[in-house]
Amino acid sequence: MTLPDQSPDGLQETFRRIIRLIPEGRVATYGQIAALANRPRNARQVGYALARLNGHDVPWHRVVNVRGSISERGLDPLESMERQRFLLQEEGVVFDRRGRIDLDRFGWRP
DNA sequence: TCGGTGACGCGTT
DNA sequence: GAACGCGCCACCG
Repeated sequence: MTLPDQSPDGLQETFRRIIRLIPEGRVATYGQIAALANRPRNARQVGYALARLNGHDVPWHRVVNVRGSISERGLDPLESMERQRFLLQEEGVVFDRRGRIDLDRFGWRP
């Protein structure tokens, strides 16, 4: 699957559009989102776009790092990590004992 | 205009 | 397999 090179609304909007395609109960990695946007080295920009969502309706909790774990962020990393984990568990995503998701089982394969 | 800054990822140790 | 180093590059002040 390959998506628009870039939306006229900007790279951040391109990332948001792709993230909205992730189905419930599945997760995608930052690098995967970047690659789908034809920007294979822009994984950090995906994180940056998520940090600046500002009320955009995007299932941000379905984006995790390449190791299948939740990345730290914000002023209160623990609180936000717990919230993301809770939202994913509600969708049926399973975390192992060390807080990691099996990407073979729950990774999005577009 | 320009440099610091990351919700990252890969290779190496 | 974890910890570490380093390259990456759009954004924003």
